[in-house]
Amino acid sequence: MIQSINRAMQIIETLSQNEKEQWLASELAEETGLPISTVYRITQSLIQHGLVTQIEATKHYELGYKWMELGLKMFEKLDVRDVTRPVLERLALEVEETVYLNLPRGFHSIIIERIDSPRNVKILDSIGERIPLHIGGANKSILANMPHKEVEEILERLVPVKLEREEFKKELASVKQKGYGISYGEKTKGTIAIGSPVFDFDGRVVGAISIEVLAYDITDERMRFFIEKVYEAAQQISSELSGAQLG
Amino acid sequence: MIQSINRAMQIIETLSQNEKEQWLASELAEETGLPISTVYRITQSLIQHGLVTQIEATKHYELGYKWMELGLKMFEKLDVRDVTRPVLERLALEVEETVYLNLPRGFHSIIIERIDSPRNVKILDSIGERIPLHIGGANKSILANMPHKEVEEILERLVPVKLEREEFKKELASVKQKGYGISYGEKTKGTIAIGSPVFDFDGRVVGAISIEVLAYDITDERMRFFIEKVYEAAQQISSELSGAQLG
DNA sequence: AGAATCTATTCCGCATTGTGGAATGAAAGC
DNA sequence: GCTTTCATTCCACAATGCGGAATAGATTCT
Repeated sequence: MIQSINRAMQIIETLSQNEKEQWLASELAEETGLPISTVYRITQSLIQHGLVTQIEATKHYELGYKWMELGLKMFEKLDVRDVTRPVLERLALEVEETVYLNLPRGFHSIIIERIDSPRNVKILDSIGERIPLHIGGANKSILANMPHKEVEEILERLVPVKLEREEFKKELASVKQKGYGISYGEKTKGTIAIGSPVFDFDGRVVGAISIEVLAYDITDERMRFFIEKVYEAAQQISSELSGAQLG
Repeated sequence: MIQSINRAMQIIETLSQNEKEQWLASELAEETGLPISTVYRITQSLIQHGLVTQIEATKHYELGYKWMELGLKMFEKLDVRDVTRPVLERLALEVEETVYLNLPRGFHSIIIERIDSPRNVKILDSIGERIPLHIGGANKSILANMPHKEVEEILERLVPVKLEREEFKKELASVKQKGYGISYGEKTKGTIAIGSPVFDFDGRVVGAISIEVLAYDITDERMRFFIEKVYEAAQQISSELSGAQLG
C-alpha cells in the first residue's frame, strides 16, 4: 500500500536471495526494475536503520544486522524450542536421520530447529526456511489439527482448485485421526517426511516435529519404526508443554 | 531520509521493545507520536510484507515472521558459530560460568551464542542483544584488534570526549598485547567479564568469546584460571577457523 | 596521456504519493 | 440509550518522494 515500503521490501527480498550474497546498486536496480536513483535513495534509508549494510570498500550491499537482532530476539522467546530440543536430540540419535521442528506463521511454517542426522548422507533444509502449509508431512499434521475455519482460509489461498482442496481435506482428516502425516517427495524429490503435531496446554497445535529420510532405502519395517518414534517424541513434547511430568 | 520508512521503523522498534509484547494501534500512535491514521496505513503495509502481524481476535500488533525468517537465514550462514559451539560448551563446563560469543556489526557487537552456566546463579544476556563496542571485555578485545582507522571512526562516535578516547586507546593497546580484555561492571553492575578475540584465517578479528562472572566471589587465583581458560578457548577457535588441525 | 566507458552519487522541477483531520462504524461501559 | 473508546475509512491538499539527466570518479582501451 505504501510505495516506498513495497519497494524497500523488494530490495530486501532481493538481498535475501540465497544465490547471491553481495549486490551492487546497479544490480539491484536491474533485478527489481526500479530506477537506480530510487534504489540508491531507498538503500540509504535502509542503511540508516540497519536493515541493509554497505561494504565500504566494494560498495556492495548486504542485509543488515537488524534482521538478526530482531529475529533472534523473537526466536529466544519461543519456549517451545527449549522443551523440544532435548527430545529432538534423542530422536535424532534413535532414528539416525535429520529431524526438524516447524512452527506455523501465516500461510507457511518456519523451520525453527534442526538436529542433523549423525549419518553421512544428510538432507538439510535450513533453519529459518519457510514452507507452504500444504507441503510436507510436518505441515500436513499442523493443518490437520487447526480450527476448520482457519484451514479453509489457508487452503483457499494455497490450493486454488476446489476439487483438489476437498481431496486434501479428506487427507487431513485421516492425518488427524492417525496422529501423523507423511509426504512423499513433496518438498524434496526422493525423500519421505513423517511429521507429528505438537500441542500446547490448551490442546492447540503449536507446531510439528518431523523426520526426513531418503526414499530409496525405506522398508515397511523401517517406516513403522520411524512413525512410532516421531509420534512418541511429539507426544512427549506435548506432554511437557502442558506441564505434565513424564518419566 | 524516506519518511515512510523512518516511520515504519519507528513502529517496528516500538513493537520490539521488551517490556510489551502486544500493541494496539492507538498505543503505537501514542508511543511514536504519529497520527493514528498514519499508524494504521503503515502497519497495514508492514503486515503485507510479514514485518508485522495482527492478532485477528484482539487487534493487537506484534512483530511478524519475516524478522525470524531473514534473521535465522543470516544466522545460519555464520560458520564461525559451528566451530565455536563445541569449544564454548567445553569452556562452560570447565569454568562453570555463562560464556558468550559476540560478533561485531557496525558500532555494536551482537551476542550470537550463549552457553549457560551449569550453576544456579546465572547472568544471562540474551542472544541477539546488541552492545556498544566500547563496553565489556569481549568488545574491548574485538576493538583492540581492529584496524586503527576503523577503531578511530567507531570511537569518535561512541566516546565523544577526546581525552577519554585517548585513554581508552591506551587500554586497547594493552588488551591487544595481553590477548584478553577485562571489564568490571561495565554492562552489568556487580559482574566481571573476561573476553578474548577470535581471528579468521587472514588473522582478522571476527569476534570474541567471553565469560561473565559475579564480582563478589572472585579471587586472584580464580581470575587467573578464568583468563587462562578463556584465552585458550579463543586460541583454539581461531586455529580451527584458520584451518589448522589441533589435537 | 587522452578518450571512452563504466559506476556511483547528486540534483531538482514535477506530480504522484502519502498525509492526517475528520467522519464513520462498531464495541464496551455506565 | 447515551457516552466513551477504539479501529477503520475517506478525501482534499501539498509535502514527499520520484526519476531522468547531469556530475563525478574509477577503470579500461587506444
